[in-house]
Amino acid sequence: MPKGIEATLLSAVVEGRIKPGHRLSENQLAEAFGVSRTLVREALTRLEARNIVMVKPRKGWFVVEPSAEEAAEVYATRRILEYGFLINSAPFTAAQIADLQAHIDEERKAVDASDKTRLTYLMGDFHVRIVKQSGNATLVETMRTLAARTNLISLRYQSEHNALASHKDHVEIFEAIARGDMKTAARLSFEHLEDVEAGIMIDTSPDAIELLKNTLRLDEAPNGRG
Amino acid sequence: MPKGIEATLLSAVVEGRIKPGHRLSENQLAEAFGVSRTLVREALTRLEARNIVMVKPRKGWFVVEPSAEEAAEVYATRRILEYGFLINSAPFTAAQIADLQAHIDEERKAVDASDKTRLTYLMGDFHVRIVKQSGNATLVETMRTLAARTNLISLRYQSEHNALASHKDHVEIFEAIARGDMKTAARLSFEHLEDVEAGIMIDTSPDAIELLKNTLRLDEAPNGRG
DNA sequence: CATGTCAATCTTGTATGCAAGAGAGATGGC
DNA sequence: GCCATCTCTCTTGCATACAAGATTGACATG
Repeated sequence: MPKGIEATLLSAVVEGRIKPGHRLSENQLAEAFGVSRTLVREALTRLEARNIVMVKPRKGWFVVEPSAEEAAEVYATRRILEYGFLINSAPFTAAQIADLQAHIDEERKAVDASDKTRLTYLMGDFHVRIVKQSGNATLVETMRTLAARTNLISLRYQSEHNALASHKDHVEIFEAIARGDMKTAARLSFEHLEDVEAGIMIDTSPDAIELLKNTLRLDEAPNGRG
Repeated sequence: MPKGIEATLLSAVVEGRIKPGHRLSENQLAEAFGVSRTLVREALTRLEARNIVMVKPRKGWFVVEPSAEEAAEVYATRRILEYGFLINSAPFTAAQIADLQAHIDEERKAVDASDKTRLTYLMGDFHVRIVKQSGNATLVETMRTLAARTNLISLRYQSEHNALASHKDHVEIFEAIARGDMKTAARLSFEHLEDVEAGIMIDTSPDAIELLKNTLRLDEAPNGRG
C-alpha cells in the first residue's frame, strides 16, 4: 500500500494526534511502518506539497506551524471557495441535508463531551462534507487539504470559546442550507470564517515563546546575524 | 536547486512543450538534469500530488490526459474559486489594472500571431494574474495548479475557435474589473468558464482512439476481464 | 503464413550505502 | 566557574544496486 503512509500521517495530523511543530523522524517512521526511508520520504514529500509538513535541511521534518500570515491566507482561500460554492449551488436534496444533519449532531456530541480534539477535526470536516455533496473530487481534495491546514492553525491558536462559537455558526449555516437559502448560507459561511480568522489574531498563544520565535522567523532564517 | 526539476517540468507542461499523454522517463530526465533518478522521482511525485503527471506501475510516468469528467471538475472548481474571489474583492488599484492590461495586450498579440500554444498558456495565466493581486500565495498556488491542469485539458480538447472566444471573454472580464464592477466581472468569469466547459463536451477530439480508450477507462482499469 | 512461447530489455519499486551538515556533550584551557 | 573547541552522533541528501513487472522481438511450431 504505497499511499498508506501519507494517509496515516495525514489522519494523525487531522485528528490532532500529531501537533504542529512535531518532528517526524524518517528512521522512526521507517521502522514503525516496516519499510525503508525511501517510502517514508516519498510520503513526506507528498505531504510537503500539500503544506502539511516541511523539511528543514539536515535538521528534520516537522509538522508545519502556520504563521499568522499563512493562517490568514488559508482562511481567505476557504472563504472564497466555500462562498463561491454555496452561492452557486442548487438547494440540497433531502439526503444531502440528512448527511449534514448527522454531522451537526456529531459536533453537538463533541461539544457536550468537551472533546476539543474531536471538535477541531469535526469543524474542518463540516466544510469538507458540504463540498462533498457536489461530487467534485478535485474540489473536495482542495478543501480537504485546506481543512487539514486549518486544523493545524486551530490546534495552535484557537481557544475553546472560539470552537464553541464556530459550532453555533455551523448550526446556523446548516439551517440556512436545510431551508434551501443558499445565499444566506454562503454569506454566513463567509462571515463565520472571517470571525474565526479575526479570533486568531487576538487569541493568546498556548506557548508564547514558540509563537514569538515563529513571529520573528527564527529557526528558519539563514541570516543568523547581520 | 531541489525544486528546479519540478519547476522545469511544470513550465514545459504549462507552455505546451510537453503534451498530455507524453511519457516521462526517469532515466532520461535523470541524464538530462545531470542527477540520479532519486531527485527525478521526487519531482515527479510532487507533480503527481498536483495531478499534473501520473504513474502507471512498472510502465512509466505520463503527463495526465484529463478525462471529460476531470475536466468538468477542474472547470467547476475554477468557476467557484474565481467567482468567490472577484465577488468579494475590493475594486482593483490602478497598478493592478495596468498589470492586467499588460496581460490582455499579450493575449491580443498571441491572437494576431495565431500562436495557439502561447495563447493556451496565456489563457490560464490571466486568471492566475487576477488572483495574484490578492497577495495570497495559497490562493495563487491553488489557482496555478488548476490552471496547469486546465492547460492540459485545453491542449487535448479545445479548438482554436474556443481559444479566440475565450480571449474576447477575457477582455470583457478585464473591462468590468477596470471600471470597478467586480460583480459583473465575477458573473462574466463564471459564465466564461461555463462556456469553455460546455465547448469541450461537443468538440471533436484530436485523436478519436485515445479519447475512446480514456472514455472506456482502458489502460488504467485493473479489471481486465470479468 | 499465423501463432504461441521464451528471452532480452526496458521500465519503475524499494532498499541500502555513503556523504555531509547540525547539534549536543565532553573536554581542555583559562 | 566559564567558555571555546572538538568530537561523536544524529539528521537528511543523494546516488546506486538490485528486484520484479511489462513489453517487444525473435524464433520455433503448427
